Amino acid sequence: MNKILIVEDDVSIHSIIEELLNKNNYTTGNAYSGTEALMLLEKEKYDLILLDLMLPGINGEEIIKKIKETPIIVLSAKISSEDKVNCLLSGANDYITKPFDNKELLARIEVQLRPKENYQKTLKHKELELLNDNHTLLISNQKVNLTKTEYAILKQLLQNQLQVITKNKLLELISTDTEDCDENSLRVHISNIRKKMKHYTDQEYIESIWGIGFKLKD
Amino acid sequence: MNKILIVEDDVSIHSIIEELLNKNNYTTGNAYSGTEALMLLEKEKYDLILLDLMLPGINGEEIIKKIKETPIIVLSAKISSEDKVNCLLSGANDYITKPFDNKELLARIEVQLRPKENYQKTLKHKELELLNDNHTLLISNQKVNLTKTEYAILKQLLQNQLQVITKNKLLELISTDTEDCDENSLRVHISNIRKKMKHYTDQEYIESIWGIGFKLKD
DNA sequence: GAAAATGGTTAAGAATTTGTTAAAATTTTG
DNA sequence: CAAAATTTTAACAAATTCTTAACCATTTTC
Repeated sequence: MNKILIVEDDVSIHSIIEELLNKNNYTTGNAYSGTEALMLLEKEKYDLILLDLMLPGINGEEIIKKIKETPIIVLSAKISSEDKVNCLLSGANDYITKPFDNKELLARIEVQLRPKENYQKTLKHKELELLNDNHTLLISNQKVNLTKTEYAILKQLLQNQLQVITKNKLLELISTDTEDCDENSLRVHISNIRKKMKHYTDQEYIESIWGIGFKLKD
Repeated sequence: MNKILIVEDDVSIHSIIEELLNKNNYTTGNAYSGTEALMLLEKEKYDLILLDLMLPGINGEEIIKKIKETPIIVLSAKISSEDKVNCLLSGANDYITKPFDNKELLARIEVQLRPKENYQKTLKHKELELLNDNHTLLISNQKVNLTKTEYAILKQLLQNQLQVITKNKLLELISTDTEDCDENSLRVHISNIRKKMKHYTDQEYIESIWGIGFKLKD
C-alpha cells in the first residue's frame, strides 16, 4: 500500500484530505509544518508528498528543494502562474490549486505513483524474460510456470534491476493485508523460484543481501 | 536535445507552440491528427508528447491508451474535471487547459523531462561512493561488501562529511534498542570497515576524534 | 612519568538471518 | 464439494554477522 505524507497546517483541510486518501486505500502520514515534514521524512520513507505552500516556519519552496527522493504535489491557494512555475522548477512534480476536485486530486496522485514506463513491456534481464500474463517466465525462451506470488516477486526484482528490494517491500506484494506477515514465507517463495530456475540455467539470478532483502545479480 | 511531438490540428495554435518550444531549445515533431501521431511515434523516438484532445479521426483518450512509452501532456480546451480524470487515468502525465501560460507550459514540460529521481543516488567522498539503493560501497569503482551495520555507519559518516559523529549517535544505529550497548562493538565495526577498505586503497578514511566519535578525513 | 582512560585489533562463540524440506492450511478449480 | 494447486507454517541446518572479552597501543591526567 502506498504511503502519502500530508503537509498542511490548516487542521480542517488536513483532515479532509486525510479522510479522502484513507478511503481510497492510501496510508497517510501527517505533518503540520515544514520542519515536521522534514523530520518525518528522515525517519520513514513515503511514496508521495502533498504539500501546502503557506506553512508556518520554513517556506514551501525551501522544502521542495530539500526533498529530492520523494515526488511532490503542491496543493496551494496561490493561483498565480509565477508561483506554479517556481514550485515546478524547484522540483515539484505537480501543482494543484485550491479548491481542488477530489477526483482530480486522486487521478494526479495516481499519475505520480504510476511506475515509470515499465508498462506493458515484457521485462528482460540476461536470459530471463517475464511475460505480462502473470505467470510465465522465459529462460532462454523456455517456458517456466510461476505461481502468482512467484511472478509478483520476480516482477518487482526485474523492474528494479539495479536496486535491492527490501524484504518488507516484497512482503507487501505477498501478504494480502497483514502487516506482520511472515518473512519465512518469502524465503520459501524465493527458494522455490530458485529451484524452478535451476532446471533451465546454471546461473544464479537472485542474490540475497543479508539483513536487507534481495536483488538480481549483476 | 529533447524532442517533443506536437499533436494539434489547429494550425495557428500548432505553430505558436512550435515556435515557443524551438525558442526554448527543444526539437519538435509535428502531427495534425492522431493517426499521424501514431505513425510518427513508430518511426522515431520522442521524449514527450503534447496532445490536443479534439482531433480529427481517433479520439484523444484512445491515443493515450496506445502510447505507453512516452510521457504525455494533454493540452485541451476541455476544462471539466471529468475529462482531466479520464485522461490522467488513461495514462496521461499532465493535463493543461487552454489558454495556457507559456511559462507554466515550459515548467510542466521540464517536470516531465526531468530525470526520474536519481535511483542510483550516491553519497560520494573522494574515492568512496556509497550506492544508496544497492547497499554497496565502491572504492575507485571496485565493489566492497559491507554488512548492514557497516553500511549504516558509513552512510552516517558520508552524510555528514564535515561533522564529527558522536559515538552515541553511531551506537543508535547499531543497537536495536538498548541504551547501554557496548562501545566496544562499535570499535570493532569501525576496525572491520577500515580493514576492508585497506584492500582497495592506501588512504585512511575514518578519523577518530578522541573522546567524541568519528569523522571522515578531509 | 605512572596511572587512568580511551582507542584498535583479534578471535571465539552467541545471536541472527537465510535456505531447504515437508507437512498443514488455505485458496482455487473443475 | 472434492481434488489440485498454492501459500503458510514449522523445524532444522547452514551461513553470516554481531558481541564479547582479552590484550596491547595511545592519549590524557595528575
